[in-house]
Amino acid sequence: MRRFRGESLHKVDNKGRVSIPAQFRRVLEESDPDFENGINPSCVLVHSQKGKKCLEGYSISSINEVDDLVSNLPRYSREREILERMLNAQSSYAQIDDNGRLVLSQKLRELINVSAEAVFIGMGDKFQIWEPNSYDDDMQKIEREFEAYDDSNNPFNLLRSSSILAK
Amino acid sequence: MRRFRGESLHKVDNKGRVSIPAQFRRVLEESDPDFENGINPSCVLVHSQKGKKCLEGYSISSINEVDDLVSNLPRYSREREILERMLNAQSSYAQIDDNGRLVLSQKLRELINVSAEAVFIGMGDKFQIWEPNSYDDDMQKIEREFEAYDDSNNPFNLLRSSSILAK
DNA sequence: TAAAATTCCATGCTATACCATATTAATAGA
DNA sequence: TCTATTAATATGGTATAGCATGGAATTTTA
Repeated sequence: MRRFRGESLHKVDNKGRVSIPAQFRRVLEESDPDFENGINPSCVLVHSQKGKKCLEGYSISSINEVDDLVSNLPRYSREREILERMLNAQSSYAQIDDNGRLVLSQKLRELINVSAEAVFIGMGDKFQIWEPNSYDDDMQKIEREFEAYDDSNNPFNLLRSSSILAK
Repeated sequence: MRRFRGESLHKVDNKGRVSIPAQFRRVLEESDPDFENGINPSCVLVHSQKGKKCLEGYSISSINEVDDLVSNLPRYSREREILERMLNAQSSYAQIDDNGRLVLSQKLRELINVSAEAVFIGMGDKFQIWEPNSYDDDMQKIEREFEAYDDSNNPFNLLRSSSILAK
């Protein structure tokens, strides 16, 4: 599976149109069955996380993965209702146009405080969209947090293959 | 399967007519076999839930799924009788008109306290219709509830694929 | 036959489809 | 290897179709 990688800056016009990095498009194309039928691929933008001023973009296959997990929870259970609200109510489809762009509605732009520019951040099976300065702040925050770890509890320790089996 | 996503606000006129968000219509069209024969798609509006001041709209395919679950319960069992009452007696078909609207009867509007406006909330394979202020209250309630979870029992934990196998 | 419900028509507005272009990246050929 | 040619991006502008909504006409029903 191809992954979303890297950072890239793009202009946002006054209609909210913004180009998706070409590499990200490759990932979206790969995971949207529509694309094989000559239809432009789509993604799902989630804006639930309050306090976090970014949008999260999911490819069709990765959002399906998440949704399937939710759908397997008992219908009408409280947990499922909460997750539907956080994930489905706070999200929208966005189809890529013929020029490789998507449209961020006024509402979405306000949520993440974006006007003329936005950065796209690769996050593996999803990506994020930030207002450039907000992203810098967030990145610094993460770097400081990372440096504060000592060797014994460094997050990279979790990456030893055995630690997965140990769960 | 396309899902109901996002929130959107619509006017309700004094005849109870209200536009369904265009994206929701796409979902309904996809799941109603009638649509292929040029007939406007329908949905099923359920208004049973006690205490919950909203309507729940199901696509034809998702209401079938729910009905099948009920049909699998033993005939004449008390539970089945109760569910038939909650889901079938307390519900109605609503066909979308040529302008993309449906009509909320006086009775339905009173049930959810709707007059001039209503919000449509995407919930995956169903959607909800709320009076705007009631929805805000409900959403706040859910957010507070969500924040009250600690890391160990956060609903998002249920989304790790392993957690399903563990059940 | 009056009231209610449904269908039909009209319109401002917005999202999106379409077209154009400058810039960069990829490719091929000498 | 350098350059000519092509292709693919990123971005802006404009036209158009579809959407949300209001009102009138027609049918239904009580």
